[in-house]
Amino acid sequence: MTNPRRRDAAATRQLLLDAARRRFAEDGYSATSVRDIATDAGVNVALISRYFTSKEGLFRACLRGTVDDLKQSVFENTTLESATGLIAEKVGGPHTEQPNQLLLLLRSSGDEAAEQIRLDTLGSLGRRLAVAAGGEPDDPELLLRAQLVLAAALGTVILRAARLQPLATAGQDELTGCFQNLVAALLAPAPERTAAEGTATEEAAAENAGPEEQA
Amino acid sequence: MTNPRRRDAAATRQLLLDAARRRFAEDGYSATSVRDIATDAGVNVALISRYFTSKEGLFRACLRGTVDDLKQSVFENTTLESATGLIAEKVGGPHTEQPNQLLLLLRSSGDEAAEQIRLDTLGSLGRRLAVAAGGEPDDPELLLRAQLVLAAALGTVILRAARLQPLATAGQDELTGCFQNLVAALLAPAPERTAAEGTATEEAAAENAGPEEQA
DNA sequence: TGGGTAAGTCAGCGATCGTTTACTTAGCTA
DNA sequence: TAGCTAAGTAAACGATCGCTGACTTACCCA
Repeated sequence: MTNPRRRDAAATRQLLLDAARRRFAEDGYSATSVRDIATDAGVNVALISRYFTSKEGLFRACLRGTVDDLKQSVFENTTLESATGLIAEKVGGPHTEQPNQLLLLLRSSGDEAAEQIRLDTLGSLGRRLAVAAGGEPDDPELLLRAQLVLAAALGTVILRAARLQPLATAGQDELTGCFQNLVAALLAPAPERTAAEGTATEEAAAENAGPEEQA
Repeated sequence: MTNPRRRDAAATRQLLLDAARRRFAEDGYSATSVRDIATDAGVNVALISRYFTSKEGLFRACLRGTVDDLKQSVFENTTLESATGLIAEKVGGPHTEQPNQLLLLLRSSGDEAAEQIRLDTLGSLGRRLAVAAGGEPDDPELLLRAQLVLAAALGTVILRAARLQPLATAGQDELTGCFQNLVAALLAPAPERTAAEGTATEEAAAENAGPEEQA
């Protein structure tokens, strides 16, 4: 066997990150105590303050981790088809290891910095989806529909986490089919969906000028 | 002016319920303290224990209130068209008074009884939607798609609560158009939705033949 | 092989949590 | 109008929260 060092700061840090991501995603920020996390990680509580300054710092570190993973995946899926597959995978893929990390994007800590990361990431994902649909990322109507696809995906994650049957145990392939229909209906490249709307969307577009995604 | 009784148990109870519903929906269960609620309501903290036994009891009372409101609305909208309108209204309607009460259905208190109310309500809403679509409430594939519509609605509520632009400030009529497309794609009475995809969806339907949960 | 330092432990701080108890007071009725 | 009861108040309980500072110990290198 590999003789693991009994004292390894990087490994301990990672243990804390893993435990925290699970707890924060599953139970939420304020329902999770630092002692819960430390116990799960099999590590002393004081090390959270040492490695992450504070509980908020630990949460931000968790958030940065999932955001990085997510941006990496998004970067590799630029077409509408592969993006749809990515969504179905992230939503319905096997999460035997950890609870679905998309949940972390919906957990609020009350910390302003973390909140900003959350919002920036969600905004970036929407724009990516709009681009994948063949449109411009600042077309407000298209962006709205892209965010609705995002909302459907995140809502599905939540309901699955709530163990709502049969959605909770639906397979990834079933979800893929549904999301293909959903994406086709909302983001179809051919604009045939002029069913029934008629009001202005202009003023909503202007105030969405936040920082952009970086690799 | 009307001279309101300075001591009115029913009115005070309602003040607490209103303040609690707002706080629980906005900030979540564990991030809200009973002192927050009592202060918002302009009422002494001890009255929460008196009228609702505990913080959990207060949360259950809030949940029952929104569930009753919701079931009332659902009862009056049995067709797929009116149900779609109801969804758009609940999701995008003016929530100047209170934060969107659908949020409460997604807030977990850790209390088992409250969790059961939550799950039962979500399950019931899905079945209602499946029936409105002209199907049977125990058809697992249809129920899955109905729950996906539900997921889209709830996800939208969450992203609007997170103030994601332009979704957060989109008008009800814009949302109505989107949700009409979405419902048409997922719950179209005529099963023509096997068209748009090239991947197989058939074997996915086969393994989902087991009997589902009870009404 | 001994010493320096990073890694980890331990106990406890002050604050806040939900809840309870003893008390005061307003309002209806006899 | 006297008095009883329900409505509301004030204070504090024990538990738990996030966090800190002093301490111990394992590991690496000279």
